[in-house]
Amino acid sequence: MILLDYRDKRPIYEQVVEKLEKLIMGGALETDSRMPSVRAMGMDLAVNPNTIQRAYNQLEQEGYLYTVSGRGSFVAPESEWREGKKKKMLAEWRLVTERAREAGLTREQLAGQLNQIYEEVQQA
Amino acid sequence: MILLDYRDKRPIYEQVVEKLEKLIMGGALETDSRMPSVRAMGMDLAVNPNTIQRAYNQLEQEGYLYTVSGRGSFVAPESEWREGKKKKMLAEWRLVTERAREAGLTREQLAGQLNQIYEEVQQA
DNA sequence: CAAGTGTATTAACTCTCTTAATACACTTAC
DNA sequence: GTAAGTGTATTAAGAGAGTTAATACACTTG
Repeated sequence: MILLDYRDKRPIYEQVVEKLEKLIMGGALETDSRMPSVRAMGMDLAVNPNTIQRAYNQLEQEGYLYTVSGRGSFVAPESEWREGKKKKMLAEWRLVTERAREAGLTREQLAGQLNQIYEEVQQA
Repeated sequence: MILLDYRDKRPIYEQVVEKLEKLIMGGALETDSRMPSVRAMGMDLAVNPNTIQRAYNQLEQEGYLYTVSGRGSFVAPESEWREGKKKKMLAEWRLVTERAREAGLTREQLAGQLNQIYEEVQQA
């Protein structure tokens, strides 16, 4: 299902999380379909099942998966993570923006940047 | 000149940096006045001079101090760090804003938050 | 040249994080 | 009900990055 990059210095569980996030966000995994068991994927990647569990736990916290003990982990519907992601992102954005204000950046400066960042996309 | 908090779990050099930043930003240290030598402050805080040097180096990178080898470290004028701080902050803000856009937050949403954050200050 | 200053290099230490080993608990199929 | 599958919890080992200290070097000034 996924492939590890051994040149990548990040921890294994983090790579697993990232790759599965992308698969789920890209719609490659059907909602409510069962994920490989922690043991199966552990075997597949030659890694301890706990490492996979850690990845699954994080994905569950972020709303990408849901788990039923004894049965398995399943792909959550998009509604579960889309909003959570926005909310988390907005909170972070607010903190940085407050710090930007404290550093002396004006509302006009930031508003200008904001327009610029969103216009770049429309052009592309 | 400063006092360490042993309950603070952060590294010593980071505490020193933070406290000196506040002193300089608050105008408590006169521009171009000499800072205590790394040895003197090391003695004062019962810490290795290298630890103080590390703090001074970071403060120098941020523009709060300037150093003359063999003579000492001195308080930099406000013009040295004020702009650098803004520039750094703006770069960080742009990154977070781009990620916010990717997460699905609209320009209108962020613009609204922006106004809110800046209005809170005017009221106070 | 002596006593002060910052600087560079190296090593020890600590501490957090990651991963694995292992045992436990639940669900399902037969 | 038992076996084979599933996730879960606990503990420990291992690795690695980061912090601090020891020490020697280089520059400035009187």
